[in-house]
Amino acid sequence: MNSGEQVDRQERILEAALGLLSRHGISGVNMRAVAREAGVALGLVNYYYEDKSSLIRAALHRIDERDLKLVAPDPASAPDEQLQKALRRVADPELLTTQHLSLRLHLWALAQAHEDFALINAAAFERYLDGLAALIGNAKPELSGDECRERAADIVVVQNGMWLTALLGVDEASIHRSIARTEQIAFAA
Amino acid sequence: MNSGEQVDRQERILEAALGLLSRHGISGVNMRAVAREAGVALGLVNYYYEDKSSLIRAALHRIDERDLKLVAPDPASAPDEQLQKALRRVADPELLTTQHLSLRLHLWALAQAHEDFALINAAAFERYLDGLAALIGNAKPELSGDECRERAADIVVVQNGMWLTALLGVDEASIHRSIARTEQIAFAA
DNA sequence: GTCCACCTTGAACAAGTGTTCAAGGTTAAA
DNA sequence: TTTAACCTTGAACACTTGTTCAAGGTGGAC
Repeated sequence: MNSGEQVDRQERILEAALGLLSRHGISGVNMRAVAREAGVALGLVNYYYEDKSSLIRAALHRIDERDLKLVAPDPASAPDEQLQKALRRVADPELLTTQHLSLRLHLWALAQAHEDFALINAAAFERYLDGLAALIGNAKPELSGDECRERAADIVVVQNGMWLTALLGVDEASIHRSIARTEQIAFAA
Repeated sequence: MNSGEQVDRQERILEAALGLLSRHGISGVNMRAVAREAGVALGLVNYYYEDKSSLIRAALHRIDERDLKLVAPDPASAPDEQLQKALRRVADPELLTTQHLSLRLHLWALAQAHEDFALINAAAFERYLDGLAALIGNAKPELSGDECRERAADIVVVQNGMWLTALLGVDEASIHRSIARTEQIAFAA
């Protein structure tokens, strides 16, 4: 344990898996490549992650966490400011990177192919929807819970579209118009 | 050559690859599984498709073709009817099946991971955008070409979101509200 | 120092991968 | 029937994969 770069090899292994997944897809994530990318021996990957599927499950959880932060309540701001920030965060340069979008895409694809990943993904999706609906509810207290969820669902459709389309390289202007559209849905009278 | 089921083994191989891809993702598409699914010998897959990647490229082209048909001009209808039909076709039960959506998703993921697939995909995306813009131009001749493409881009964002979100199992009502949103964008004054 | 629990290594194994190819089958024209 | 072009087969190949495991390292408690 010295330079600070060396520590927490488990974290580096997970990070390596995330990097490989985003760059080369699931077929690029094999134990040897992960070990190489993390700079550790092959056996260590199986030491920290019992299975290959445990490793991928950990990656999935990591991404789901990151996405959930987008709709986390922020006590420092007023309700409608919170909602607006949350909606605009989706186009943050930090999140709209190929790395993150690509990860999301590959994880969606994985969830389509494997039941257990699908369950994790669906649960995270549900929590995201709840978080967004709650933000809407705070910003517009006159709406019923069902109306909030309805708007949240509609917004998520557009947001998912933005994420996906950003990957395909559609122009930035269209992304910003879509952001405006989500705000319109959220704040509609 | 007899029963009609037996013929065109090349087509059956491609169909088998598509089925496997949609159900199990790219890691489920291996030459042996494709051969088994198609009911042919292993060697025949490599006879008709030089490579595994040729096979996948063929699958990609097949799906791109299918999507392009959505915005194909239909001389039998009036321009704005054509546009409306095209926009509503996206939620057709035939297309909104898990099989087709799942295929699209896996192909997007593949395109993210492999440069050559990305090029094919990007070209098809461009053609889809052009097709949609043309339909809009016909229905609303007062719009400039740039305005048409702008609306087409915005619509595609929502459509991609619908496709993706439909896979995650969001409620059907939200899908239909999103369809309405695309019509609103298209026909806005 | 001695211990002990933990971390780290890479060789080894069995199973699966894409691809090749010699062998044989089928079809229709000559 | 002979011929030739095409189709179809599955064994065999070299290579990659996930997983296991004996061996050794490390750091702190005693």
